[in-house]
Amino acid sequence: MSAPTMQEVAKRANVALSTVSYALNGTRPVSEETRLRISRAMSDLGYQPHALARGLASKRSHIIALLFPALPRGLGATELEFVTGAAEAAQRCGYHLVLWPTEIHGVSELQQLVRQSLVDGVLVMEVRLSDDRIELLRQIGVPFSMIGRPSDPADMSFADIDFEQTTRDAVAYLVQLGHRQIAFLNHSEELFNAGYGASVRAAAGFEQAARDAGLTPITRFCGDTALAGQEVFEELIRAHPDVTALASMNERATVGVMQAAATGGWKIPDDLSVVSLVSSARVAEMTLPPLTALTPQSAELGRLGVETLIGQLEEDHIELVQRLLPCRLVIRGSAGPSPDPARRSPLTAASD
Amino acid sequence: MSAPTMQEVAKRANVALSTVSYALNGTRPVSEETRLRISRAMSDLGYQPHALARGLASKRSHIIALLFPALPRGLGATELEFVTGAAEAAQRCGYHLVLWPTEIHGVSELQQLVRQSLVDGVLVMEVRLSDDRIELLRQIGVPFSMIGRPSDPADMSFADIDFEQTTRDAVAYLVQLGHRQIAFLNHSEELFNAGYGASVRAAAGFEQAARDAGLTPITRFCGDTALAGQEVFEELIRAHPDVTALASMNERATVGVMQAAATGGWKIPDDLSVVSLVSSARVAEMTLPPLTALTPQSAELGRLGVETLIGQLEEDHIELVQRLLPCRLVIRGSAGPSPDPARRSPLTAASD
DNA sequence: ACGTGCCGTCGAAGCGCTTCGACTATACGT
DNA sequence: ACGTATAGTCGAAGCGCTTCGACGGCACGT
Repeated sequence: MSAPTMQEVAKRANVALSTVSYALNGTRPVSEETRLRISRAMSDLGYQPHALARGLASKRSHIIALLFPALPRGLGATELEFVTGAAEAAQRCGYHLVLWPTEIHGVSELQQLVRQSLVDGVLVMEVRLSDDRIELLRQIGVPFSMIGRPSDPADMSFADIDFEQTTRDAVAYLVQLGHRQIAFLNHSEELFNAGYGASVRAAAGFEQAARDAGLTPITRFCGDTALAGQEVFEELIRAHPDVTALASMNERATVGVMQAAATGGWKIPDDLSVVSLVSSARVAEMTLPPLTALTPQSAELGRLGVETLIGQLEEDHIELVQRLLPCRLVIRGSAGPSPDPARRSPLTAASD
Repeated sequence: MSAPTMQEVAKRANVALSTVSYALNGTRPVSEETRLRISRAMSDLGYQPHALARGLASKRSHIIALLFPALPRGLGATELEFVTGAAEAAQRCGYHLVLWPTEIHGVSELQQLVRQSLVDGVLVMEVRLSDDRIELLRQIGVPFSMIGRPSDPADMSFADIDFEQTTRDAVAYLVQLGHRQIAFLNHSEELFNAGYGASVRAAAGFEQAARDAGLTPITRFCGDTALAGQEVFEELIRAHPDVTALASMNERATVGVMQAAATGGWKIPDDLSVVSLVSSARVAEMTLPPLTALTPQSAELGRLGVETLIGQLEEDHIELVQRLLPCRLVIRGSAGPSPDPARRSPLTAASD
């Protein structure tokens, strides 16, 4: 009734326990004939190696941990895709993926986790520019890789979205549509200051791209709510009435902008173009009009993270993998040719 | 440098290896004094028990698996919350949660995974009315619990959304606003026929609730896309011009409905009320106007699922836990008093 | 005084696997 | 003929823990 052991397989195949192990792992040569006997015995018994025992003896559990931040307002469709992609990749590689919710600064929990020697390595999500967890992992010497990266990822492996490229692409697209006054809508200043990579890198990318295109960058921080989006947008248009396009990193705020624009009598994209940065299809398709967006390859990122980590675990010559994945531009309905801002009807302030 | 073992702790505390174990697990009485010596030794060395060794010896790995469907179009914010809730609950209970992406019918993979005796139990997500995985788990005799439930969950533990109640609440709310012609927008007929519990139970709940309220239920299947939503909506209004309210199970389609309504010149909620069923805040806040919705307590559901499972693992008298959680009505802007359908301007068909 | 408990502790036997050293048999060069 | 590799196999020693049986005390009852 209980699961068959390697011993039973050995007996049934008339070989020593160790020979079964060699046949299973290819650790030492085994003759074709006995290999056959063994594998027949295994399938007769429906044998599956006992993961814990294997792990204990070999010191490789074939389990990796996915560290993900516990309760940011943040986790959305993009993150789900990471996780799914990572889980599938792990499974394909014969690994198990355990989910480990941690606060960014929850270093002691991390330490506990790692010390249990349950996991061979760790995949860290949502890495901040300066991230305690990374420091700790290096110190302990646990193999790890990241989705995202700290400010100086010198000798560490990571896979991340190419935020610089993404903003550059957005600006290029808008410029090509004739826009000359483009505003950038970021997350909140708090997140930016907390060293949230997406926020910081995209901002820098935008500044650079705008300058390179000969434009004056206009940027705004904004809380991650529709309401904040409305308010910031109204302030923005008041301060820069000639803005014709918006590149936004902040999905929730984007919705607010669109609401404010609609309430104020503006049509998108006729009166204002909006491009949503690092935005999943799931979200981009929900608005009216649907958002032209730069969509991250999230599942791919998760996959890469896992494969990089497992590579580190299995190869002996550890090679550094640092990959930046661009987002893909998906054109929907929210961006169009630049209007003449002068001809545009004034935004009628929304009354509460 | 490598992690300290129980043996080293024992030596340092001048006791036998087994005594340390007893002190750690409370398996047998240990005098206050030695307990102290031991715990000091442990913290001196920074000892953490080795999870694999513990699991191998005790036959309880303290790992549970979360089975989640690999690639339905479906996984959204709600599912992410499940997962997060489950992961946190597991952690709080001292368990690890491993993610197992599996196809609903991928029974052989499941078997392989379980046979590895890596996990003490399994939490199954997205259970279908008739679900191969459940059958298998019962057969093998692995402890499991479910988020969702099959058609006859007789003696199995589960936590699920109370779809019947949810639709009843939606109908009651709309009726109270004066609506008498209420349509129900379901997922696709394929999903319904595949025994997707949410779809089947909500449909039944709606029929019942409508009849109980003295209304004639009007229902439509609809693909999970905005486009399908538009088309179904236009057909619906043509067939039932007096419909004034819509209760929708299908978020993507809901967006399509709102787009079609807007394009056709209808205002929501003035010309049409929309209530979104089993819809996360994340999504409901994205539309214009934001959706009045019945929001599932997803994290709670995940937590319950995990706790139920762990209860089964740790108690000796196994008690059956079957919980139905109602959704909570969150009033936003998409539902209002019933208009007079006769006074409503005709829907101008959208041209492509 | 002497059993009879129970408390607190110890040593040893596993849990199911990997891996090391050793051994046999065959194949090779010289 | 001899050493010497190499393929193929075996037995045994762990990996770090739990758990069982045993045993020396000390407090009881009588």
